[in-house]
Amino acid sequence: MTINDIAALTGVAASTVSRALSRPDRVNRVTRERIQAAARELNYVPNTQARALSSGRTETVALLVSDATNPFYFGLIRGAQQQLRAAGHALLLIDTEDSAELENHLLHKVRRSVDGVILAASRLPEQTLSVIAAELPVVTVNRNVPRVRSVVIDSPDGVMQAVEHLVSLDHRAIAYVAGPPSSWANEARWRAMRTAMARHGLTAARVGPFGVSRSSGSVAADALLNTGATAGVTFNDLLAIGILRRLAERGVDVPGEISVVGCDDIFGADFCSPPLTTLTAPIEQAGRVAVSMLLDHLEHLGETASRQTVLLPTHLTIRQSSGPAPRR
Amino acid sequence: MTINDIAALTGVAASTVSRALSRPDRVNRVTRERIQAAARELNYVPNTQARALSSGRTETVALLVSDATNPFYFGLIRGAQQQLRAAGHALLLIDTEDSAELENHLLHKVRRSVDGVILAASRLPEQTLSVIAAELPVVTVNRNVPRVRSVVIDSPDGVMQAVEHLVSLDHRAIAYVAGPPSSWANEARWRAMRTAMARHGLTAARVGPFGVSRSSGSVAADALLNTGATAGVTFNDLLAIGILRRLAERGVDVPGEISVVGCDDIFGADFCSPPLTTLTAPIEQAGRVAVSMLLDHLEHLGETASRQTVLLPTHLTIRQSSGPAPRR
DNA sequence: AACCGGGTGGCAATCGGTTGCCATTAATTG
DNA sequence: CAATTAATGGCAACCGATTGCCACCCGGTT
Repeated sequence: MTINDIAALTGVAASTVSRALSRPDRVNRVTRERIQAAARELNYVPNTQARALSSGRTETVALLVSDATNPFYFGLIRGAQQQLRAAGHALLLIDTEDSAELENHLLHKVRRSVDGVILAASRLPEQTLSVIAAELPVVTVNRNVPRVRSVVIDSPDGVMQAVEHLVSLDHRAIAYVAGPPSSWANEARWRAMRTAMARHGLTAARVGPFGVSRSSGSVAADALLNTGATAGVTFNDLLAIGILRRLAERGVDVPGEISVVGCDDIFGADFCSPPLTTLTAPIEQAGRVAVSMLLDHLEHLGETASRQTVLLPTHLTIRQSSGPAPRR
Repeated sequence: MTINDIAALTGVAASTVSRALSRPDRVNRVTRERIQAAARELNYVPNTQARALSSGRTETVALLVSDATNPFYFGLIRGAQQQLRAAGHALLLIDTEDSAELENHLLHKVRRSVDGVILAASRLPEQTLSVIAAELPVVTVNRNVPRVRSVVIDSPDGVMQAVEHLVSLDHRAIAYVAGPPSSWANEARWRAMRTAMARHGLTAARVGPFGVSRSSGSVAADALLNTGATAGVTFNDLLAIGILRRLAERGVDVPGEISVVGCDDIFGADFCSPPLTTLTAPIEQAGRVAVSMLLDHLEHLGETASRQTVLLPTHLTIRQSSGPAPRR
């Protein structure tokens, strides 16, 4: 079922069919309706590749995540997917396996097959990212690079809330459990933490970096205990959940002996044991907003962008993994 | 950077470049190497759309899931993604939002843009599915339809293991907490449950259907208690986790007063409270196998399939949500 | 009557590859 | 040495749309 079949059937040229379908005002009403009726009847679906080839638009957006198993991305994927569907676009999901080279490689590979890309937690150096953004519409998530539009979840602000929370519970020795060094968010959180601590005349300890998986949680837990801190703020929930598990294994009471605060509020944070105090991030919304920004950008390619960066607020959700500092 | 640029640069025809790159044995070694070198140097990436248009192959596979938020699918997506990457193919992720019409519609829409599709938990009637499978390479997951190849996770067998487990702990009144009626797996599990129970001269109760979300767990928990059963086997872990939560809320001791067994062993099943006894399903493997079958099928399109269905074994993972039946 | 301009629709080039067919050349064989 | 065959590379048609350009028709002006 091609545009030619419809053309033959309705006795017009293929070009007219094309116009009737994609630029309805360019063709006479009766002709148009006849064509549209035929198209509907034959259940015509335009060939995406052919259209892409001539028009350059693929109606597809790639979402690059560093690791598809990380529950953080679940929400992001979901949000992006929703918004894309609403706009009639397709979602190409790409897992960069946490490697900058692979990310770069795959990006090059799909460059021509998508209208734009959303980079969630890109591991690419700022330089490379700028170059790519110049030749392909890009929106980053949780990564801020000059001249690249982005949606960032304001976890630094959340980290401050977390510090206030812990300090108010008389914690004085608080450690940051760091994630991957290549993560922009990781550094942002650490900076926020130091700033917040400094306000109270305190100094944050730091352990890590650790991988973001539950298994790294064991190592992280032990390292955290070694700092002598009475509370730990972790890079993300996955790590926090791993830590909780290890602490339980070692018989360390949470929050009796040590408090743990996570980040992101992923699936599971509310039903692990004890339920995790964490920074609730509007992840799904981030996915939706990222897509909106990208599509918006695509529609007004020439124009200067209205907003380059959207900052989404977070808030601390207090559950049972944080409590008063132990009395020594 | 097109094939023509390379042709011009190396002084051969475009067709030769094309061959040098995709059918290396059709061109002389020295010519080929010259072309390949030029391609590498210019960082040439073939245009997917153009290639698809003429060859019909898109090197893209669609994965349809009924709900991208369901953690069950994340393993599947991950597995599929891995295997596809290895084969140099791309993954188009499609969320059918649990609607058969939408599933059918989207399927038609992408039909021409992909080499094949993997249907995870299809809601389509058997009839429709057959039709689609006839015009497009299809592999289903957890769904068995004649003449459509599939990978199914043998949870029925697992359910039997679960029943044995519970019966050995002196449970006599066991209920099945059902999922969506449109789910093939749901019915398969229920049948297995009845059979297994019958072997011991027992009859299984059944409650439901319930939606597969944690919130449906509350309703399900109450319904489960009403049956007077001392143990419940649930359609999936999401539901089970919701039930555990509700039971905790109501002060019902698990497994003291009632045992709960889930299905799938999704992310979170091991750290909820109490950790969930569940049927561990090789989800990621299912994703990989589904892709392998599909790609294999694509390579030997004309030939008759070797295996139409792959059955993956499951096993019961006993954690703390199941225990001896309460003495009455 | 000659002219003008907007509304329609066709022609043909184009996007970037793929592939069947054929011509040329080189190698093998009787 | 002639003849058959295999290897190699070019030509051109095609895949299915999109789009710039032009021709035509028609009503309205002057």
